[in-house]
Amino acid sequence: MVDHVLPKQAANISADAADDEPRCFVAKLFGKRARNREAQEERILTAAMNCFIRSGFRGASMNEICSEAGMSPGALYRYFPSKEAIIEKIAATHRQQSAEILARMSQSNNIVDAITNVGLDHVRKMSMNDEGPGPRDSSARLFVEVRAESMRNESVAAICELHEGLMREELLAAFSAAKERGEIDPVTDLDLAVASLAAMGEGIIMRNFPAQGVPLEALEPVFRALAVGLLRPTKSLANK
Amino acid sequence: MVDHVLPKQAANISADAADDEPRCFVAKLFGKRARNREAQEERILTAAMNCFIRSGFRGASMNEICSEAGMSPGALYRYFPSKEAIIEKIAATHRQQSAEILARMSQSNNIVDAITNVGLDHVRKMSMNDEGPGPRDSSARLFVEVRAESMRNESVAAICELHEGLMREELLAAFSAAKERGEIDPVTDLDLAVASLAAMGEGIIMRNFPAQGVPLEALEPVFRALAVGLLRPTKSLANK
DNA sequence: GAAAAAAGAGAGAACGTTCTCTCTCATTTA
DNA sequence: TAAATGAGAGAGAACGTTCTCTCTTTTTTC
Repeated sequence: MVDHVLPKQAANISADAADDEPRCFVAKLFGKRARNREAQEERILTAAMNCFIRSGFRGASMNEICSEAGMSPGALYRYFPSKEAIIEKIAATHRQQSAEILARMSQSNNIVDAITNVGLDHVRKMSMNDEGPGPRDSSARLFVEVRAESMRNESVAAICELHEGLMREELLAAFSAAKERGEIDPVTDLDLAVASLAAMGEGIIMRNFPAQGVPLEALEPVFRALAVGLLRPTKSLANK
Repeated sequence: MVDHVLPKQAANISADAADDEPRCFVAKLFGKRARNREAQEERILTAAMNCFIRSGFRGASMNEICSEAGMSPGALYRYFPSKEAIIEKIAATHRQQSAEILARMSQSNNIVDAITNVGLDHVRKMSMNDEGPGPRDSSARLFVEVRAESMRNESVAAICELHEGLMREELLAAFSAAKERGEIDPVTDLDLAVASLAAMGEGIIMRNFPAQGVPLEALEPVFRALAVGLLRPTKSLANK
């Protein structure tokens, strides 16, 4: 009884190949093939993102994505099992980027600065694409799309809830710490403050002010005002 | 004796209406026919709205809408020339309802109350459907859908811009009046205040807090804080 | 190391389904 | 009876996905 079928491509560790890359120690996971696969997946995701921003999740067809990626359907489907899978991946990446920005809450000295800086960071990030700022293909559009999709697509909803739960925790921790430091009005309902701050911040982000000619600096006092209004910080922080 | 084949046009409203109008004066425009047409259009729009909330503009098919309306495609297309026309009509109605709420800004005595009341009205309206409050089929979902659609559909974008222009005007007028009455900090940038207040308000509305267990009254101080933070009103108004 | 075999990657036609919308014809209304 | 109304089949296009086939790269065998 030998597994004559299974162990097919045992790792060839020693010398062979001799292509462009210095060939490797651990064969399979980090080989040329694996790297190529990652690059292709990235190519598809970038193309899909552009299409989704342009036409929406439902509006963009697989053919559109294939064209944008310069790839045939047969090739594309080798990397993703379905359109749904691409949507989920893109939604997850997008929401995770937001969560990462939120995770920088603790870098500021006080709670008002923290909210202001994170808010501005968020708007900045969302109004840019990889090449630079731009109105047409900003990530804020994708945000609205993800929100809409999460309202009727259960797996996208779960993805959103996951990351947004993290964000709420992050905010709540920062608020609690500030409260204990005596920075904010002790009667403030922190849970409500977290929820409404997040909601209002999303509203600002979705509007994509930088793409409409409102410079980022102009939003600084807006976030500050929002923080001050919601948390009623002690005088020293409330100075504009 | 049963008409075994046709429960067909029983749903026609003139069947139970039992004929009230003296038919002759201004026959065509206000006659039974015209009223029936309006009723049918309404029936279609209601059905379409439910479908769009459930499945999104693109996700809902015309067959789905026909089923929901209890109507054949042939019948439905007698009242609307295309799916696009239905989408536009629903988007327009939805945005107009928002504009109507905003038009009540001048009913409050001071600017902070005005913002608070209008904000609460808006959330209340958006978290309800015609039959009552409900999380599943709330109009807030439709709002997100309209926003997403307006980003890639030019005519929906124009519809949104029309009503939102009115809303901004309404807000700006209220802010200006308050500024002249000396209610708010004279250095406040009113245009920016209008835009950011609208954006943040939308954020709150989209989250549909009442549907998630946050009572409407809890949002009252949130809107108040937002108004106070943004406009820095004179002391007498800023009291919580 | 060369030859043989297997696996991977991709192109593009084609599949079955679903889409929006139209056409025909029957029924109801005035 | 003429006009309005509606049901429902279905046309034609577009959809997401799969299939078949070719070409290249990697692994195994001798």
